Amino acid sequence: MGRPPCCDNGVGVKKGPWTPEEDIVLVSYIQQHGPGNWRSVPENTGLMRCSKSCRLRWTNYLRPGIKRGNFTPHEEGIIIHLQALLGNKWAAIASYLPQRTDNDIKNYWNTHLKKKVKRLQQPADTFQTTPSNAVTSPNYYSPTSSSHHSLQAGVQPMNSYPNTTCTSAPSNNATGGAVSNLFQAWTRPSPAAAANCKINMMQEFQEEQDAATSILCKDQIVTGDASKSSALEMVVAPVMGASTATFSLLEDWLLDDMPGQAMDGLMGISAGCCADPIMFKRLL
DNA sequence: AAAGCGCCCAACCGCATGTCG
DNA sequence: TCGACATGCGGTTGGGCGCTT
Repeated sequence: MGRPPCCDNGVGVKKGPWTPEEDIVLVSYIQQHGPGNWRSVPENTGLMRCSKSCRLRWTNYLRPGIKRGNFTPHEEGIIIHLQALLGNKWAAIASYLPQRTDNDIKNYWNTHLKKKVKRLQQPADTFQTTPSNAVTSPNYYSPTSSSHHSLQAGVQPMNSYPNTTCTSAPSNNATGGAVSNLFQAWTRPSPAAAANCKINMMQEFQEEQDAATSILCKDQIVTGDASKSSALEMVVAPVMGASTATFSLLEDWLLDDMPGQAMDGLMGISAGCCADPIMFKRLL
């Protein structure tokens, strides 16, 4: 099975970092035609990139709504626990963090969380230095923990870009204002869109406060308990073969305002899952 | 000041999966 | 049903950058 790389026959196909000019060309094209049909993108834009590279650049970097910068403890918690449940199914995990790309999550896991988990999987006596009340202490789940690195310089919070509407501006770099302006033009819009934007900003603010009460699943905002359950089961249940009841507890813990609330319930089901709630909570 | 080292992350590679004729 | 093609996904790489010595 498999097939040769799409760029095998590409003579003169450019590789390496994207330039601001290329970003602008790609964003402009997608503005007009929408994402998809990636094969035609290099052909129609003149970009000397393979279709795969264009798709990746869009999905991992240029796509509107991508949140960059540090991961919140709540996001960390979701990643760690879902990784324990699902394994390295980054796309599935990313569906619970719609503002993060699977690549970002994968990188964050490989560079931060994997070490953290490994460290805590050392023999039990390693934990003896941890205060016995640490697990239950409210301060233990702290945004100011050492693992929570500070915002990178120059990376502004999503909502702080002036004159933008509902998308985050591309965060770093060289691409700078030009692409940002394109996004503004694209997303500056109808009153209805402005209303949606306000909703999104409120949601983002909530997430920043670790109080996310809604999730995005498959590009749709899913609200309400029933939909939450469906969304979670869609990803988790087929993999784990677990009952709805089991995952409703996880769901409470992962998605509700108080990350520790359902922990007692999880204690009772840990044997059926590969994740250990106690150890997991130590991470936080 | 500069060399060495390690970390981070954007991007690439190759395989898996989906779709269509 | 089969093969070709398009897209998705996860593992890996390597350049840039910051920190340490």
